[in-house]
Amino acid sequence: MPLYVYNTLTRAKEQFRPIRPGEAGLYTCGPTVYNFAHIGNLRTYLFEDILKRILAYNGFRVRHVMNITDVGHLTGDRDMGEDKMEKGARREGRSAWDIAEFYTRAFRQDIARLNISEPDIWCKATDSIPEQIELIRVLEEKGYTYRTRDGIYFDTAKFPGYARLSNQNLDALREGARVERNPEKRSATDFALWKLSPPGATRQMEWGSPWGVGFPGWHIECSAMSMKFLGEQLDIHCGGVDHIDIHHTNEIAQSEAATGRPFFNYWMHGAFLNILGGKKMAKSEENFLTLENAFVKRGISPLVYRFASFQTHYRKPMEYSEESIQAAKNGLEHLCNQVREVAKGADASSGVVSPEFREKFLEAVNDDLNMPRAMAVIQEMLKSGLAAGDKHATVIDFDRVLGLSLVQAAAPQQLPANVEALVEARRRARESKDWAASDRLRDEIQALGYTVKDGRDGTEIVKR
RNA sequence: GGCGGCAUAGCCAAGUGGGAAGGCAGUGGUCUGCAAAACCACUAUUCCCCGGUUCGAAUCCGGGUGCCGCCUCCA
Repeated sequence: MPLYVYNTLTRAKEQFRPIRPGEAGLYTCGPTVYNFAHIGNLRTYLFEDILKRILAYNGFRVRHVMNITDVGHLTGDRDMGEDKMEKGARREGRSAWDIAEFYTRAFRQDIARLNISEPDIWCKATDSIPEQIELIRVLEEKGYTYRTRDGIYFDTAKFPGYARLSNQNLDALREGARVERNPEKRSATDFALWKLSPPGATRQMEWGSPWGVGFPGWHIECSAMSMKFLGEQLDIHCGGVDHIDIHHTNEIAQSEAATGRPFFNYWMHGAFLNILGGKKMAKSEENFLTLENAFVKRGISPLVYRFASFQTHYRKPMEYSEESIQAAKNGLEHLCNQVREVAKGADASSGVVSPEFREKFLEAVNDDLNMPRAMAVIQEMLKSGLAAGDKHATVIDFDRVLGLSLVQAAAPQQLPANVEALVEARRRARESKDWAASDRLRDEIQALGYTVKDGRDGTEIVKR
């Protein structure tokens, strides 16, 4: 069954056809490591992880590259020489390099907690400075650049079809620009390829170049590194919707101008997470929630957030609220319980994946990653007349896409000695019909994070 | 001002011409000493509003209203 994805470039769902049959080159814009990722940022990485898993589920061999932006990223055109990394360093009294290292580690911990699989290649912008310089040099040679006092700029007027991805009307855009223009820029859409260090000042991060000491503009790193690590295999490029108009538009312009060939074939963008009356989550707003403070610290599994993200299609804004997280928490717990139930059957290990439901599941996920529909298929399957063992095998197969560690959820657990003792004491209390003691012991066991289930076949204890 | 997106039950949310998925919450039942969990059943005559096309519209067309994003660093 073919895989269809929505391509921002054509504004339509298209069948995914990779450059090399059976393989898929994937480049996803990574974090700027000057602060913790918030859960809105993480929604995009969850979407990309699902895409990657679906590609693999369809049999494609995926090569995934993610960059770490550890330099540049100017806070504004007039903020000469000031960028997020150096600003973060000043804020925390550490070197820019330490900041990058620290937040890179924090980011990797976040995605690990969300069961987001690591890219095959992590690449730091600062590890590919020569390639970025080379790309700028080529652009200069071909006449796409010009120099101002503060750097080397890309002349967007020289690149026909500049607005192809964003579909913007450039004339109108110019009129409506809210920000004071850099007077040396020929056009509002022109962007820096190389920024020169301010005269007399020494930055923590700066490099020599044919144009003087400085640092790369933000956009050039993704162009340079995607080509460096993906080679010819420029299949899919992902990011958040906010990158359509500027970052990705600029990547396409500079890359295609330099090579004279099409850059990526498919561009996919994840929608925002909204919070507090439908507003997007942003580092500058009051609504900055991290995985740590919204989940881990409150004893809620980060996988609850992963599960929650499946309830909304990736191209639609997702509502975040306490209620939605509670719903996801209950929903995930229920799913784990369901999986545990079907794993119980004697034929659990000999079950086979249901071709019928696999087909339905594939149909959902291959329709532009329709996870809400895929989740409905799972419920339909679990409630069908399939044998328990087959249900188990099928849901575990689906978990290759879901990434909810359902095998572990269903695995039998060894109870700690203290819990075991309480269970035994309760068993004796129940034998002598001492319900008060039984109930008290049940409360104690549950307080330790276990669910107590009394059924026809005795008592069962399950970790929550 | 330009460009783009969204509006479906108490909440979250699929569905883009002919049966209103699914989850959470809720209600009833089975099980249980009682619960919980699990399981079964029920829960939108109707899809923001108005008009049109059609035998038939949540879905197409026109108009309106509301919300959001990007155009400034941003997932």
